[in-house]
Amino acid sequence: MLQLNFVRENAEHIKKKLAIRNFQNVDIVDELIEVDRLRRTTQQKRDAQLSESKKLASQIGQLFKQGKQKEADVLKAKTTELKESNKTLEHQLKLLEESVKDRLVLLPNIPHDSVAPGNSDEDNVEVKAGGKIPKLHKDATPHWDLMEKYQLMSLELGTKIAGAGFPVFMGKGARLQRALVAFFLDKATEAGYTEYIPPLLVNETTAFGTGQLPDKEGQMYHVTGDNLFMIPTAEVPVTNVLREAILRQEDLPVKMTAHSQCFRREAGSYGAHVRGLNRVHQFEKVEIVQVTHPTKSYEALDEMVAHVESLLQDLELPYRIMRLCGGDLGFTSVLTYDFEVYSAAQKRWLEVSSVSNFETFQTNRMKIRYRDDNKKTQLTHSLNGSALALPRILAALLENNQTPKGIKIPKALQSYTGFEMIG
RNA sequence: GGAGAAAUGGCAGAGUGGUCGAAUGCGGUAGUCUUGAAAACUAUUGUACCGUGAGGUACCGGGGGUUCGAAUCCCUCUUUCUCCGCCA
Repeated sequence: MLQLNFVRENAEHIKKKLAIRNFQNVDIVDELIEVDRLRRTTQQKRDAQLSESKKLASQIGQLFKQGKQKEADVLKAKTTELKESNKTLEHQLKLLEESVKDRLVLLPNIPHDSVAPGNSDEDNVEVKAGGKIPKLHKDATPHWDLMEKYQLMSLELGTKIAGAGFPVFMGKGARLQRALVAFFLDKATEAGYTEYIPPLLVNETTAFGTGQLPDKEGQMYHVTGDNLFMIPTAEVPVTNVLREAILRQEDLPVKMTAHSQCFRREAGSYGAHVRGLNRVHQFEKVEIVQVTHPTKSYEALDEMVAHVESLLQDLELPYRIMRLCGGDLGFTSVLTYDFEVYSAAQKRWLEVSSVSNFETFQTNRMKIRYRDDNKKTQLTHSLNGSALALPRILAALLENNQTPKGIKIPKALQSYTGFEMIG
């Protein structure tokens, strides 16, 4: 959520910047400013009138004490009139406040200056690439075949138990996942992130805080009986750990990490590109989150990008880093780098991580603040990134490391898996 | 799930329906004293909205109500604690 003051003072700039996202509904900005103007004048009226009522009430109190019943009754009659109009003003103000918020919530974040215009992922800009694309033997197959061949995972079983898109892992497939999770968590901890195990179901306030509500309601599983949402990423509960907090400057940056199952409805995405592990409803991910001083958030972003990059290097996977264009940028993000890994049998780049700076967009919703040198509260910046999401990493590992004799496990993982080969 | 008790500022803990945004203690900050520290003393110490400012307004778990006036009375929801039941 953008800061109201900022919108008020930078309306034209905002409209221009939102065009980079192809955001159509720019009239909201003008509406917002108008509704806010009304809200402020209404508050002024309300405050003045309440102030009047309060004064009268305390005068009445004095008169009663002095036993001046009649004079008190005169004033009483006066306040009764005021009361009615107070109620109306109060009601109007409430409506206007809601109206401001309803509009504010519809505005996406302002893209960073480095974000290029564009419509889709085809306009994303490659900023870096690394690793070697492997040459596969002639009988090489995609991961879904490999998983079946070596009995690592079953989609049929998942369908029987839950439905399409809920994979069941077993044997070395399950072990490999556990190894990856442990490896990623160890790396994050080494990098200074504190590990959390958060709830996997969250309430509406929490889902609103990170921006899943109202924008992406349809993407989350909703447990209607208790009105809870299953988390699409650990970012949601972990960032909300700090909701309403006023941090000390010396405690910044706050660095948190968590492994969790992630649940996504993925409504409307079907087809050849979602085969196997490319897109599933439940998957595991290790997330890193930072809450920083506003002047330090881009430093933190670079640090997080470097962290994710080092993971891919450790896993010896060919990768490229993409700066998302305006059209592909998430609703809440100012600047996002996507990491893609080359999955050699599918001959496709798969997105395995997304690292974003939200600046104050989330922290404004969650009121995550710090106290500055003048002891004034200021909003912090928040960032997060996947480090990493497992299914596609698994897909690429299996495909890229397959040999006629079996699948080789990268060195960095061997102490976690306890085996060097699946075969 | 059943019965009871409670919810006040960073924490602890007062609070009679009428200057209560709220006593007091601890903690925090600044200062005095000290070579330094501790102790002691003094002052200060919530958040947000509106206003150029003076200042105004809201907030004592959430929502609603009674009243000229509510932290204080009523209704309701939520949470926590204790006891019972169930259970990994």
